[in-house]
Amino acid sequence: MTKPKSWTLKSIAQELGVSNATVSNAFNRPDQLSKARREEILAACKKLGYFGPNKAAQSLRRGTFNIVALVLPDSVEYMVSDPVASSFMRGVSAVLEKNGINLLLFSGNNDNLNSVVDFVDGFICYGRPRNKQLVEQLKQVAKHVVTVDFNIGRDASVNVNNQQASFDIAKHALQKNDDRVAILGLRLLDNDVLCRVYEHHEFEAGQSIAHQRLRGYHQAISDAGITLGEDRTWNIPESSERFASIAAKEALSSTPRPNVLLCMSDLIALAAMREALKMGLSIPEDVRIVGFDGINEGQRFVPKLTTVHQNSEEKGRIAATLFLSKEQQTAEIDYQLQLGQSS
Amino acid sequence: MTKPKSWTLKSIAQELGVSNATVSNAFNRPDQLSKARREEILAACKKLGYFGPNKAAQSLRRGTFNIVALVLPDSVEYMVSDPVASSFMRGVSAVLEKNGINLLLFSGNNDNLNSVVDFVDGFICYGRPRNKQLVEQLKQVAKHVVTVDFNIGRDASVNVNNQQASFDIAKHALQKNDDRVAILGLRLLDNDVLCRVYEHHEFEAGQSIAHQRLRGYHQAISDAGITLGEDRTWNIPESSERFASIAAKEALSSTPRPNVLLCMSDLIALAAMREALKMGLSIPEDVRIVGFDGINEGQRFVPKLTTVHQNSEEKGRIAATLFLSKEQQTAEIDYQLQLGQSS
DNA sequence: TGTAGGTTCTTAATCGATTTACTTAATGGT
DNA sequence: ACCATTAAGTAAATCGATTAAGAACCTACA
Repeated sequence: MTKPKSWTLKSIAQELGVSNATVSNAFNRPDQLSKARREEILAACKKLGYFGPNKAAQSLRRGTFNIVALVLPDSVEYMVSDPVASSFMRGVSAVLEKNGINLLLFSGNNDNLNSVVDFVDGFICYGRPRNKQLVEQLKQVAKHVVTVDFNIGRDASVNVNNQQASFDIAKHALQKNDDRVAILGLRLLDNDVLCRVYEHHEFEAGQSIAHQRLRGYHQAISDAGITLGEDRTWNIPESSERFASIAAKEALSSTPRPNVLLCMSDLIALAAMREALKMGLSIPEDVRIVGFDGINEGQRFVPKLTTVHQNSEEKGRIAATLFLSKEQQTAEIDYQLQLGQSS
Repeated sequence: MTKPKSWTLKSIAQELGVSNATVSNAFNRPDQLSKARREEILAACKKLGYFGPNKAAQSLRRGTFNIVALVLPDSVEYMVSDPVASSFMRGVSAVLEKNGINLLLFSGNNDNLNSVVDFVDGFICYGRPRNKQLVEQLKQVAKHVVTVDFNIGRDASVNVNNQQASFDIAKHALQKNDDRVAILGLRLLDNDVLCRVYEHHEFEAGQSIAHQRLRGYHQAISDAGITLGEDRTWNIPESSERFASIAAKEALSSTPRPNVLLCMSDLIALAAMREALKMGLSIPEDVRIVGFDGINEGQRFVPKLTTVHQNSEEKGRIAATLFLSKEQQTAEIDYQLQLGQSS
């Protein structure tokens, strides 16, 4: 037989004068053939340069792929730039790597899961993806999915107790019952609009992270005996410096000028601090500011940011482990208040 | 016909009473059937919930995957932590995303390409992977590969003009023709040994990055009218602080004590600066030190490091573009001298 | 009317494997 | 010597698609 440029199970079997099945078994099911035969076959394959069954064909047949897709909230670009997201990814990859599973990056901007759904064992979805359609598709077509920091009512999810954490940080920030509070919210609304919200009854029932956090804030505020004005909430559509600065400036110039700013992310809090300092306010004397996330930059800033710290890498590890276990459950991860000089 | 839980091309075809091929053509080759038939089929598929041909099967048949593997120099963990590497990844992903191609992360620690080679259209390999076997495997089994910052003599590669850049930075460092120069080289030798090199004729012909840089240094040195002693070169097997410190200490204690240290990476240069300061030398008065890479830490160090800066994101974009074009060529990317106070 | 060409659709081979059901031979217990 | 097991290996269906080759029909032009 002439040697083909690249071997297949079939051509190898022909060459060795055994059946397809026997070669396949040599690689996958040692108990199905004699030890001698098996070693003979494996040795021959090595010599001929056949490196084992083609994985794509194998996967088609078996329906498993050893690949999991990490669905990002936004572009890959964004993911790599964001320190919190990066450490999450580090946690995920550490666990997967140990289990010999490959990681496929899937942008949250992408508009159909279809291009990968037939290629992967499932999805780990980090935060609500920017493209809304993806959520629906995940619900419908994903074989298996673990969501992180949000919920689609399927399989497993990993969350921090947002409401409790927000309650804690807000409680820490509030000191007197005549405090004037404003809230800089992240993605409170579905549409991508930067705005001041005058009406927020419906938020009380929402299940998104933002709504959970909002409830925590509200609870702490009312516990402190404060009444939150109807117009004290801003919605920021994405955690970017630009949007955050605008909202912060607005909030800090509003009447009555807030002396407590509850921010739903550290990036927002940092932008707010910069604006406040720029306006000549001192922190925390004139305005106390707290964030959420615990990114490094917050700890380097002067004054140091008071915030809720989550161990993102641990979160990644838990998400990956949960994925591999295929269990259906919701894991809750720890958080700590990280006290700085900003409140 | 009873509705199956998930449709396949075949079951759809049966349901609609047309052949396999016709359904396939409806999705892939509009010119092969009448417009009416096509629209009828697509509409029916939509209604029944068939989202198009299974990608895994399609890929097996076609031999293309719309996935490229990014081979990392080390673990995914490392990649995400390293700012230079992250921005490279950003560049790569931006281009691929625009072309609807997915990115698979492949750890440089992994020991066989085999687990993914059948799943991807090819590889972009960022730096020499930690696991040596991968290089051999890339040469042998990869359908298509673009290497970055190193060369395996296959397909395409992206490099900075190492020789020219090294020439420039060395020229900048050298001031008088009685300068005493030493070179801290990175991976000049194939074996992983930390050593002082007494004999380096063969280096002049080498094609590795290290050899290219070495030639640049040599040229600048001889242009300056200096004769480089045969024993003025150290080989450091990997860009780690520990090895670099040892070599730096050795070099700085050698006779005659060098007053110019040409380092092949910023990490090495930083380690050398720390050692020099520890020995009570002042920089640049007693010893001028230059690096290569342009990492952030070098810009924060006091004194600020003089080095060669490369635009990593651009490098990523070029690598991805080159990959997609399938051309066989070597792209050269820009660099700039970044002048600090260390020289 | 015969034939050449063009549409439209189908048949069947193929991509590279896994796995169930089956054949055959060998073993062992009584 | 007989029957029941077990071991070793094979044939063929299957995973879900693509595509070359060809059939059936229609048009048109000499």
